[in-house]
Amino acid sequence: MAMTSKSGNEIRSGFVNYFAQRGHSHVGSSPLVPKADPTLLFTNAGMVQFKDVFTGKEKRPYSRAVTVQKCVRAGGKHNDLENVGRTARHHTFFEMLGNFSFGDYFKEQAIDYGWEFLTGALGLPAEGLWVTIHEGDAAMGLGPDEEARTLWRRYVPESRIVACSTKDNFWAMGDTGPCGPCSEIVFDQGPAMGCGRSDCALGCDCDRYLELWNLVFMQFERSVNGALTPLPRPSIDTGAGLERIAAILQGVSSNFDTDLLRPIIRMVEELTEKPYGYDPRLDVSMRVIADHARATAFLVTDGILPSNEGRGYVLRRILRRGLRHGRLLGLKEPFMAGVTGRVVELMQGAYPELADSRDYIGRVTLNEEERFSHTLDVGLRLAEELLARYKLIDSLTVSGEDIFRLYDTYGFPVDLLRDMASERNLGLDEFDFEQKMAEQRTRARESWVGSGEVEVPARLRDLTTRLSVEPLWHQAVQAEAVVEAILVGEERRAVPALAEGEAGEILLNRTPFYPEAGGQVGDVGRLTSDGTVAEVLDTRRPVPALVLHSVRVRRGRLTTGATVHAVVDASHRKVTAKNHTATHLMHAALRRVLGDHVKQAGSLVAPDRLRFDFSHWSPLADREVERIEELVNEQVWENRTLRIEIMDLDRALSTGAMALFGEKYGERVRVVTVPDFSVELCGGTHVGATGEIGLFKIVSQGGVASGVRRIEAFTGPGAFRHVRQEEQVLAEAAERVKARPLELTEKLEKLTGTTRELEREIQRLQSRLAAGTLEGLIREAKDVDGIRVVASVVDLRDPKGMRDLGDRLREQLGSGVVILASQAGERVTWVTMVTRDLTSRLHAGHLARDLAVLTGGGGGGRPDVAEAGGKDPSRIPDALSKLPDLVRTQLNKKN
RNA sequence: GGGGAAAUAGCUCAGCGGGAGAGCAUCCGGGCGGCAUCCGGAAGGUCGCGGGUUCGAAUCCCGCUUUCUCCA
Repeated sequence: MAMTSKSGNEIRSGFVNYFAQRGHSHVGSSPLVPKADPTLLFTNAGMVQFKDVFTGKEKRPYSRAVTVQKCVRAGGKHNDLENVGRTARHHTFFEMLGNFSFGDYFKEQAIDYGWEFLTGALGLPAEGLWVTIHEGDAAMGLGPDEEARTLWRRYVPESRIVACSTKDNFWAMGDTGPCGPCSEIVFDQGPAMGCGRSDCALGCDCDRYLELWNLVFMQFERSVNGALTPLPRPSIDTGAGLERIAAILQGVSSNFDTDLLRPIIRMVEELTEKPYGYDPRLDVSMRVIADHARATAFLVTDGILPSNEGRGYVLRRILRRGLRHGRLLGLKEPFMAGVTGRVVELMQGAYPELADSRDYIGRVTLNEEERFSHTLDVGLRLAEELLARYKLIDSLTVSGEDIFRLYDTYGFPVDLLRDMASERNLGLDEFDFEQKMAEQRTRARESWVGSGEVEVPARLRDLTTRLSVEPLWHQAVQAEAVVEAILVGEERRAVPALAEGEAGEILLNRTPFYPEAGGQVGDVGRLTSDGTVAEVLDTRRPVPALVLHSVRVRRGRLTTGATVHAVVDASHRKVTAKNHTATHLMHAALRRVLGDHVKQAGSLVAPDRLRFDFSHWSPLADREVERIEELVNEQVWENRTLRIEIMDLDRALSTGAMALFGEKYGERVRVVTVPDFSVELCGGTHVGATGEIGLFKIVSQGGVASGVRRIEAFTGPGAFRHVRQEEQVLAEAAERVKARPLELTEKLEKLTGTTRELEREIQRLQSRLAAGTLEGLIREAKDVDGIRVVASVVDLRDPKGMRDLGDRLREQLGSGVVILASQAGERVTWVTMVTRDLTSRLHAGHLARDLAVLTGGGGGGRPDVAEAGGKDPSRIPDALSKLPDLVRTQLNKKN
């Protein structure tokens, strides 16, 4: 069959259809942020969402699946960021086609499917295809994968089957766990596409042999000691990059020339009014922008915001790199937001979530563009100064330390600095700079602990295989239940019983206790059976099938197998529900007041308060906060009855229910509706009608991270207590200043006004007082070698007043020296002044220092004004008497 | 998670142990041919918060908060 050109969209849907027709469930792409996986920054392969399925931790209602998975490779192990744009194949964002078998079919069928899809459905020429198999590995005690070789020989001549080493053809999920040999299907593009070297062969770095599809045969389980044991039900994991396949089918030499990416480059051409394909340097920039715009659009859609940490930082780096290349192309105004818009247009068919967040992506991108241009402006100034200094001292090379400081502290791109330096005929000591970067990397790596997601402890995984829980928390607050297991300690050891006073975690066969989820804290309450009382302090659910009740036995003995009466603390549950429903109302209100870009970024629903993090750029204005409070309270006063329904996910989404990206939802979801106001997917507990909330009050508003704001609020009794407390403070404050609470502002204004008046009055009086003493002091001026010296102890305590007096004396004196001393408790303060005409001969600072030493202290200052202090007031007269000598000594030294 | 910076007038920033400043903006007065014009003057500050060192801290040290930035 002839190879036919196919669009990216056609290949994508063709792939899905092909496998769907062969019994595979079409599973949607999982978000780019993997859930509960501390090892990964981003989803970087199709199998990521099935990890737990492969290991048996999780069951799915199907045994074969097909996906088109959005993937990001940047940061972490696969760091291709610097290569993107320079090659035909590297991407930060790409789509991976994959078919999976979970203990269903194995090698034979995987190979058949792979071959048939490529040669049949896609029409790739069989004679252009090579395959690789695992050559075996003595260290692992494995021989060559003859099984795969035999199966392949049905399609491919022996000469085009190549055995490859473990490095390339053996796959493992981690140091332990499922693993197995792989087999790759490789497409030979012909010698014209190759490097032309005589030893060019499969595995060569050049573009001739393209790895198309990797089939992983998961057949072993690797234990801690490295031993491989065959899995009873081996699985299949395959992955093929959509962009590569599209490039081959569309007969283009680069992924960037496919209809998946070229339209984005076309937009860049329009923006820059420069053609693609003429200047290799510009081409790199255009490819970078196209790739990074895709990554940006998808990452932002999945809830990531540019920041200086973690995933957000990777996004920022991607975005800023794109922006840099925009500048290289001569784009001065923000442009990336527009390019991401193009990405949305192109991809929204396959990824509808893009369309929903189109404006949001644009705003986030624009915001980052503006921020980056500010960073650049500041950096440019610093860089100019730096280079000017180098020019001044005729240095030729900018030191690594300077480059590093500019980059590390101010985020100034090195390539930009390089350009600026070369314009001034300066070089960069890049070796030293790299050295410094390497040091920083080591430092950071040493303290790396994980991405923040917590892995499910192994002990609990085992339990899920034999235990499950019947959830009753939405129907009841109490129930009879059987204690299935009791776990104690960090390692969650199973014990037969807990004695009085002991603490542990209880698993019940059914429970009315709501486990912490969706930000709502777990229920508290008690478990009782005749003579035994155990207090439930918290309830959690580390894996869906297990609800752990943290208990402490208050009386009697709690044993495994016992039947207990489980009673939830209803009042705790009730106040928590108020906060949870209020959270929904606030979320809806925020979106009405601030806009649709508001998305939940974190939430805490406790019995005494609620805390809500959401994406928004600027601090909320007082008016906005008020408006949100009003909107929520209006809903409360309307006393709307909540509607809670279980429905299909698709239907829920089509009614416009708010879902959180990154949350794993089942096929059936719970939808909580406040009529005409809020619809959210939610598994939490809520009030029956909004009136129960009573009162909603926001108590604080602030930022958590760049682009994320936090609101804390109270409801019901808590809100009332808060209001009353504020009222009391207000009343007390009013009482203090003898005003009524409502007139407090006015009164305070008056008081501060009076204070200011009084302060001024004091100053006026002081200077008048000083003026009075002024003449006397001048009269008492002594003559020391022709220089008039005024010296006196004054009754002014603050140095400022003394300086003012000194200034007047100096003015009156015209030429001379002023020395003032004052005493406050056991402390001495000196102010010394020398008129300008004498500063070449006398230094006020030195006089101050000498006088201070005489009174047990130290001091100094400028030649014309200085201050000093001391701790021995009794020696002031003594010091003053020595003043003429001090002056003379200085005069003599200068002469 | 680890490192480097920053926080001073409404805004942009200088000052970096010894009298809190500049430019822009604001207000008042004057000049003027009403549109990027000048002159004079004024008002505006808990120098982020809290400790410490010092005779003395905006300035040095420590902690906290917020922001920027690099690395993971």
